[in-house]
Amino acid sequence: MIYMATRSVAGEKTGLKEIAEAINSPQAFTAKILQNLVKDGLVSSTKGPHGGFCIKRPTAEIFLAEIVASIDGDQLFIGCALGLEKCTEDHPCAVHYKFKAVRDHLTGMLQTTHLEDVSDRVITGLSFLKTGTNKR
Amino acid sequence: MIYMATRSVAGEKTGLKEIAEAINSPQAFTAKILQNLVKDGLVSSTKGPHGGFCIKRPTAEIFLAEIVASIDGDQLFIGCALGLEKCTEDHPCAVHYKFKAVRDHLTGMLQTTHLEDVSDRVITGLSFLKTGTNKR
DNA sequence: ATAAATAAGGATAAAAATATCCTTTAATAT
DNA sequence: ATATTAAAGGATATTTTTATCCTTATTTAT
Ligand code: FES
Ligand code: FES
Repeated sequence: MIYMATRSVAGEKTGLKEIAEAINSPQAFTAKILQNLVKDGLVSSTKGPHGGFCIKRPTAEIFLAEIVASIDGDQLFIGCALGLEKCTEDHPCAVHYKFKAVRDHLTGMLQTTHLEDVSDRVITGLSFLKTGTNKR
Repeated sequence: MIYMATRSVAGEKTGLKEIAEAINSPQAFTAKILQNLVKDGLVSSTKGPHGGFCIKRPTAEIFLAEIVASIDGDQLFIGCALGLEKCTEDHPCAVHYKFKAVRDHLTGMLQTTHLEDVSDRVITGLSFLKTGTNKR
C-alpha cells in the first residue's frame, strides 16, 4: 500500500511484479495480499496489458488501521495480551490494566496516521520500504 | 510466571499440572516454556515427589520484559514494524517514526512492571489468568 | 478473431509455531 | 535398595502462517 501510494499520485496502475520487487516480498504471496485488499475495496485492479493495481481512494483518507485490519483482522486492536478469549473490563487478564494503554496507543497511531503521511517520507527519501542492500 | 508468583509467596513449589490447569494451557506445552524459564534462570525446578517449579528471585525484582525476552526473544523490543532486517535510525522503514514511540511505550511498560505488580491484582481478585467459564 | 499480458483463484507446499508423546533422569519416601 | 513421583529432553505430530505453482479469466493490442 505504501509503495502504491508513492506511485499512485495521479492514479497510475502498478504491476504485481513491480510492487513485490519494491518491497522485497515474494510475488505470489504479495498477490494474495493484494487480492485481499481488492476484495476489501482498498485497491482496484485491472487485468490485461498495462493492467495492475491502484489505490482506490485519496491516500490522505486511508488510515493505516484500515489496511492492517484488512490484512490481519482485528485481533491487534481487540485481542488480549495473555490470550484470553476476549479482552474485557469485566474479566480483565492480569496485565490488562497495563496493556490497554499500550494497545490503545498503537490503535490510535494507526487510526490517525494516513497513507500520505507515510508515503511522503518515502518519496522524499527519509524512509524506506526495503533493506538498503536488497540482499534480504 | 504470574500464577507462580501468586503461589510462590513463601517459596513453595508448584507442579506442572497445577500451573497448566491454572492458566488453561496444555501441560506438555507449558512444560517446554517452563524448561526455558529454568534454563534462563528465572525459575528453579526440582524433580521427584513434591517437586515442581518455583520463581527464583523476589517477584518485585522480576520485570515482565525479562520474562517476555526469555520466552519470545527480543524481536518484540527491537524488530521493525515492516519486517526490515533490522530497525535503525539510519535506514528507517516507512512507519519507523510513528512506530518507535509505540514500541518504546510497550518496552517501557514491560521494563517497569514487575511480577508483584501483576500478581497482586490476581491475588486480590481484580484480574485473572484464564477465562471465567473455563470453557476455552 | 487472435495473441499477449496480467490479475484471480484453487490446489499444494514449505516453514514456523504450537502441541503431544514417550523415554530418561533425578529426587523422595519407604 | 526399591518404588514412586515429577521434571528434562528428544522425537514426532498438528496447526497456522507463509509461500509457490498452475490454470482460468479478463483486458488490450494487433
Ligand atoms: S483482558 Fe487481557 S488485555 Fe484485556
Ligand atoms: S525500521 Fe521499521 S520500525 Fe524501525
